[in-house]
Amino acid sequence: MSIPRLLVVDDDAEMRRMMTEFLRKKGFMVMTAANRAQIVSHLDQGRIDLILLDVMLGDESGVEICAELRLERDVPIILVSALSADHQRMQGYEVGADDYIAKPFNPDLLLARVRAVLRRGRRSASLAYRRNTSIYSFGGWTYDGKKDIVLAPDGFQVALSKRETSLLKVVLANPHIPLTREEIADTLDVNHDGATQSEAATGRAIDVLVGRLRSKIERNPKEPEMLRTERGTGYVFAVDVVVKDG
Amino acid sequence: MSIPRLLVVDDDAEMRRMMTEFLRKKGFMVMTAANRAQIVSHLDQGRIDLILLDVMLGDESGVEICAELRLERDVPIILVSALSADHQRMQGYEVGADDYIAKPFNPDLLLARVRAVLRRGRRSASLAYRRNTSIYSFGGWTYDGKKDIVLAPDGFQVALSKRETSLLKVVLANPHIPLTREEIADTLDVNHDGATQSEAATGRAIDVLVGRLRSKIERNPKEPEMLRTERGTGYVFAVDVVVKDG
DNA sequence: AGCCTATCGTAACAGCGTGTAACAGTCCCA
DNA sequence: TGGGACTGTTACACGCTGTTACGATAGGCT
Repeated sequence: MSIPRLLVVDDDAEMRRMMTEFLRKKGFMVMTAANRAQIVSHLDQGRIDLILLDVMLGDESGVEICAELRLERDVPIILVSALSADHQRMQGYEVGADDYIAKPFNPDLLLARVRAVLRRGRRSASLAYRRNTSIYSFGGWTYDGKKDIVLAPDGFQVALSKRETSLLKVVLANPHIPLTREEIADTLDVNHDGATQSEAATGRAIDVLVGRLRSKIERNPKEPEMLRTERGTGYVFAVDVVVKDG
Repeated sequence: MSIPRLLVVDDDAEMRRMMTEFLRKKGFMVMTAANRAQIVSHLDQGRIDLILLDVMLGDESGVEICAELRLERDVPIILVSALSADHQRMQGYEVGADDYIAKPFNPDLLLARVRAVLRRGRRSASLAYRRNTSIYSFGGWTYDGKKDIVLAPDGFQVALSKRETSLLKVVLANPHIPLTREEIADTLDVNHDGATQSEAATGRAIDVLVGRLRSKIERNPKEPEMLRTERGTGYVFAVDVVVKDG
């Protein structure tokens, strides 16, 4: 991949300047836009690898723009906003943003997010970042991404918590691939909780979460057949997954 | 996954030789290249799982080559360089390298990085990740690589630990061939790349491991019929093995 | 044959990674 | 505002793995 091309969108010129300067120093190629028309213009002109989009764009809603862009093109988007309320955050994700960061932000954090999103895009590692309405079948089970429900082989619905569902989505998106706890935690965090702490995946949260999911979807949780432990590494979803796009 | 294929790129022949020798000992298949043309040639000829690319390639810039390779193909790259300044490192990342290591490097560190990148790389599913799904039959016993289980002649399943299973796979792959402890240890480590195992199998780990496996699969562990000791050399799997590809 | 030494087998132990029950904090909703 | 669902933390138990130590043994040597 050559130098990544970023598009910084903000109606505040000073903010544009600061972000641009910082990101250029870090080696990215940075373009700017102040409104919807300029965004479209840039997208038409040439490749853009990632958009950093301010949520408040004058009287336009960045969230709406985000949704529209998503519909038309497959450009990764990081939403930037001064509003850090959870409510706002959620809105961003539902609209299809790949990540969310609150102003004022720590430059290093921004950098980390940018790289993470770019890297993800390159690998198309995870479905979990897009709202997806696909239906997954695995070992008799079904996960319906549209209704967000899980059906056991016998057809009965199993109630998973939000976090358990997220974990399931992550492993469904990466069958047969060993995932470290850190990878899982990062993905889960970005998925749901744009919370600013990307570090400090301190304890055994993932272990416990895995245990809880196992207790609901494994026939014999003591000897997992699907979500297996890869000692010294992490976990693997060791079952074939069939995805039916919805 | 079959044996990973690495491409070592360095214009210094001595450095190529050292790295190649070390990595081959660790069980990788290693090819070498000294310039851009040779890299391309190797990439065209066959599958390459990972490139170890020197940053200073005579008068060419490894960084540039890295960027170009990234554009055209999705080969993981580890940049190797004598320049350890942070600035340089950053450049490497932004250009798309998967990791960066400074010369002179600790061999174990190199190994750890290589394994980490290979493990990560597997998630670009198009590539060579393939489970070993063969079924091995030996002296009435069965090892099912698909389900990763071992069946005794009486049909009952025998529980082997992960390490014991690995050892079994190694000797099954080399029936009637005397294996030294070092060969076994190296192969075991490569098999489970991703785990940053400690190197330099100091002690008698293999002996003990062999003993444990024997206690589970030999009729009379005191007088092994299958996994025999080759005094002064190592161990031999002295039974015919029939492999049925799956 | 008898001795000597390198080599091997393995029990015992220690360290680490993982499973999980119990607890505590948070969020949400009536 | 209280209660229940959800989630992370902690602590303990346990299995896996490598190390160590000691005894057994093979094979060479005199």
